[in-house]
Amino acid sequence: MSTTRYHRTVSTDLDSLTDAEQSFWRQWLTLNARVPVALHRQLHDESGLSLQDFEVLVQLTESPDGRLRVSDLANALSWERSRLSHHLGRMGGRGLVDREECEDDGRGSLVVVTQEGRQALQRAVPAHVRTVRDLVFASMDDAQLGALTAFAQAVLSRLDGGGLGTAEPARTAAGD
Amino acid sequence: MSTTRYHRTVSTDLDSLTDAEQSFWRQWLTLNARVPVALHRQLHDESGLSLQDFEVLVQLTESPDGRLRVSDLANALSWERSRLSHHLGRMGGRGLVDREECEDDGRGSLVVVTQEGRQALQRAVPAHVRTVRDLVFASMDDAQLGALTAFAQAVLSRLDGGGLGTAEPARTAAGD
DNA sequence: AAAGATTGATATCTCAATCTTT
DNA sequence: AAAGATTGAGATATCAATCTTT
Repeated sequence: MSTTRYHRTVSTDLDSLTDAEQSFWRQWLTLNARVPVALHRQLHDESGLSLQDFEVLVQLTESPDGRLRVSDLANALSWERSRLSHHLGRMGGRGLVDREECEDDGRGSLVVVTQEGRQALQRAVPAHVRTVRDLVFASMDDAQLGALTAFAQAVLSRLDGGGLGTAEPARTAAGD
Repeated sequence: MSTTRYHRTVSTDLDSLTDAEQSFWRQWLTLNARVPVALHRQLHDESGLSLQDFEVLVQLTESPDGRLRVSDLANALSWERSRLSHHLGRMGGRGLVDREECEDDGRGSLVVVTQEGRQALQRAVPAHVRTVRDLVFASMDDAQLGALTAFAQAVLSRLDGGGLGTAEPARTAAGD
C-alpha cells in the first residue's frame, strides 16, 4: 500500500494524491466526458443508433437466441433496471427490440432483438469499430494493453467489493 | 478493412479488434458506466453535492479569483455550453455560484464561487479523495500509472486532432 | 457574419413508488 | 416478504433556435 506520498500540491482539492496521480485523474475525467460523446456522434450520424442503443443491441445479438432477461441485460450493461426499462420502451417503439414472456418464471420478462435491430446493428458496426480502433487502440503495444487491462480489472473488482480486501498488486505484463 | 488482426472472434460485433483489445474495451465501457455512479453516490450521500456540482466547484476554486468565463469553464469540463448554462442556473439557485459581467468583453459572462460554494466543496473533498484513492489508485505502481497516463494523453490528442484518421504514435514512458 | 451565452423543447436518466409473481 | 420488472415524477442532458456584442 502507499505509505509515503510525495509532491502534495497546494490547491484546495485532491490533496493526498500525488501530482502524477492527480494529473492522470484529470485526464481520466476528461476521457470519460469526451470519448462517449465522440463515439455517440459518429454512431448516431452514420447509423441513426445512439451509443446506448448500440450497447443494448450488442448484448442481445451476442446472446444465444438473441434474447435476454431484462435483469441480465441490465447487469451486463451496468444500468439501473428502470433506466433499461424506459430505454427498451423507446427501442421497442422504433422496432429494434421486442418483448416476450418468460416461461420458467412468471415475474420475468425477455427482450429479443428484431430482425430490424440486427440489421441496424450490422450496418453500424464497421464504422464504429474503426472509430474505436483508431481512437483508442491506435499504436498501443502489448505492454500498455496489459497495464490497462490490469488496471480495469483491479478497479472493477474493488467496485464489486470482491475479494480484494487484500490490495493485490496488479500485473503489468501483457503477453502471459 | 484492416491489416491482419489475429484471433478474430465469431460474434457479429467488434470484428477487427483482437481478443485482448475487445476484452479490455468491454472493461473500459463497464468502468465508464460504474465509476462515475459510485463517485456520485458517495459524494451526494455524504455532502449533498452531485459529481457535476463538484467538478464545477473544483474548476472555479482553482482559478485565480474563484471566477471563470463560462466558455473557459465549459472547455475545462468538456461540457457543452448549454449544458453548463443550465447547470449553473441550478447551482446559482442553490447559492453555490454567482454571476458577474465581463469587463473587457460585453458578450462574455463570468461565474464566481460563493463562500457557500467553497465551504460545500471543502466539506466534500476529503471523503471524495479517499474514495478515489482507494478505488482507483490503490496498489498502483509507477509503471502502471505511466502507462495509463500515456494512454490517456494519446487518446486525448487524437480527440483534439479532430480527424480520427491521424493516428499519432503514443508515448509509453511516464514522465515527459 | 462570427463568437459568447442563454433559452425552450425534447430526450434521457434517476429515484421512489407500484404491481405481479415467487 | 423478496425478486423481477414497470411506471410516473422530477432532474439533468441535448439539440436547435435565439439574442447580444464584437
